[in-house]
Amino acid sequence: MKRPTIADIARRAGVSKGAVSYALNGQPGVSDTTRKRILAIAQEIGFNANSAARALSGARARAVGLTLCRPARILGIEPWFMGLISGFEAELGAQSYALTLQVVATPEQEVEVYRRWWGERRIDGVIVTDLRENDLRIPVLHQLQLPAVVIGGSGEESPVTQIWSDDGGAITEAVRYLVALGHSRIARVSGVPDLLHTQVRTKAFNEVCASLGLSDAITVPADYTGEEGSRATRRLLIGGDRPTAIIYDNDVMAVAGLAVAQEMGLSVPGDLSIVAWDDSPLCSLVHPPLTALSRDVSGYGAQAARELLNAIDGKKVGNVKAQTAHLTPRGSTAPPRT
Amino acid sequence: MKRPTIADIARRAGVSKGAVSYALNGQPGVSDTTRKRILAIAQEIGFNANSAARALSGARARAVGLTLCRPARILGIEPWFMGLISGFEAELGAQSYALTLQVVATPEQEVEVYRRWWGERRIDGVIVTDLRENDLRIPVLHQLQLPAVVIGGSGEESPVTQIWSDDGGAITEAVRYLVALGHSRIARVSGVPDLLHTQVRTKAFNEVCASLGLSDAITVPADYTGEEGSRATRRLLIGGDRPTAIIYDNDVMAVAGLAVAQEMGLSVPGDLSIVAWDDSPLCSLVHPPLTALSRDVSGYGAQAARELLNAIDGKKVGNVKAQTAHLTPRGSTAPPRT
DNA sequence: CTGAAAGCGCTTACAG
DNA sequence: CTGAAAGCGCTTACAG
Repeated sequence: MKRPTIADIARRAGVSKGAVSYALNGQPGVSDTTRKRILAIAQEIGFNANSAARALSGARARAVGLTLCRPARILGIEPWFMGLISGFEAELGAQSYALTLQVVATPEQEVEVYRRWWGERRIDGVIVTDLRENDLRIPVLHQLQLPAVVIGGSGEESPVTQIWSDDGGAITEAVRYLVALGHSRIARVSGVPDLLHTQVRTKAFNEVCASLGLSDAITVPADYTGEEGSRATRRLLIGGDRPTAIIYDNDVMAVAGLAVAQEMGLSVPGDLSIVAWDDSPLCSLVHPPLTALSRDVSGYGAQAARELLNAIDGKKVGNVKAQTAHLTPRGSTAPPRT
Repeated sequence: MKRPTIADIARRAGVSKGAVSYALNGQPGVSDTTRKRILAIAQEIGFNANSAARALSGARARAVGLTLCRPARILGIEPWFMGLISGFEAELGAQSYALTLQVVATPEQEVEVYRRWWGERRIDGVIVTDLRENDLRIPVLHQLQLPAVVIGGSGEESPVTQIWSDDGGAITEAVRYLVALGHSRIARVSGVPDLLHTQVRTKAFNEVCASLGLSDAITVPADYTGEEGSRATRRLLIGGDRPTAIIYDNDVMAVAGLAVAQEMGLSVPGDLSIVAWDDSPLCSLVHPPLTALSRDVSGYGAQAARELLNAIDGKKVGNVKAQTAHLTPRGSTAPPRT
């Protein structure tokens, strides 16, 4: 009933606890035959090293932390986080690292969680999302010397490793595609304006629209929720000179926008074309299925986890550029009906 | 730079480490004045007790485990898990318990994770979802003496504490409501047939339909994904005597079903009424918004976490009945067009 | 009320 | 290649 320790193995194998430790961890210091004997015994009695004892003797906690900073009502249907989590796991599981999760309400609270986790030595590093301008978390991470990887930066120089993707390039592709279809009044419903990648997208959107001579290009800020997506869409469609195409900064708002169009009796894509950022099964779930800017979210997560494990191992890691999102055309985009 | 320990506090306060421990943990054994002094110092230097050391000296790991057994593509848009997780956190965070997450592919793998976590003493208990008939996880949990709470049982006697809800009652309410609207051909697209709560729902659905004299009541099994939800819906709508109302076992399949109806040129609710199980923002996101069987998922999660913490504390806990889901009528249900 | 000490189960120099 | 021992940072009886 009592869970076995290395002392039990040592006794049964007739060796010291040190020898057992070396054998189990693949360290030199034991002969091949004793190693095999020890491993066989460990296997037989179902031994798992006490993680607290390992952590205490200077080894790692073998856990990384992730905080989720979203109101509960949006967390549930935002496919993004779960995709990311799947990706982390694929990488962490292989190295038997655990993932510790905490839901927080504000960035301040998030910083507190980092301090506590690190103080408790509960985790060896953290994955940080939703980077903002002058993000208050960055100096804290730096000061704590807490290994971290930031997702969603702009790729600029930073004291903390970033995984970033060329969102500007992706949105430029989307706009060019819509223009090629014949659209000239293109609007955008953005995510939270504070977020760095929102700013990158907004800048690129404005630039490409200006360069293509689209004077009506307008961005309405929202917050990724369906409610705000609906509100922003209504605002855009109510006007006299309404856009013939809208690009949304996430899939949830795009689905909400589609519902608003249907509710107003507009046909999609006849009267309105819709492009969603972040392709998830949600986009294929609705009718018509949504044209989306796709990327491999869980691959992105796996990459982040890999870099974090490197950072934890003390390897110097620089910023990493992930795959750029690419356009996946589906039924929600077409030439505008004239 | 070095993270402070109780020895640092003891030195600064001029007391023993034991005294510091008592003070920090609210144990008797120190005078009120020294306690206050010690707490002030701890506060000042930002002390957090090393979780490994605490765990090793017999205290708890102060973490609970949750495994997610779903393919990645569905995990992301199934609001259910995130709602549950939010609920856990509300309860766990208050007691500064951490939540450790692991994505698994099969129940066998899940059992391995439990064994490892428990062997490593990484967690103090687990929350188990998706209970099946003769579930292979139950005897293992029992054998390991691993504190656990199971979500989604049928409320029957069990060696492991269950949180369950009266799904039979809820589906009966939904069927009666549809019949009251004038429907007589009611179908159902169910979740995975192995799951215990699917069986409970199917049994209740069959019973209420029989008692109301609905001979056409049919259940098509699916797996909670949008793909299967679409497939099942097409199968139901293709026939000559197609149903005028469909009840879905989750919101994702219901949204997919709505898209299929639209794609086939059927009007919802005119030609087809739709009821979704599990009300999430997803149901309000589409047009028309979906009538749903609502329940407080995150409250459900909080309740589960509370029971688990009780079980960890050695308190004897019996099965707990959670709130029954109730019908929230929205635009997707109406009298059938004749 | 307080101090000194053992012990949790590992890892890792340090001698043989 | 192997053994004996110290130490990680706490908690908790056990004496005073």
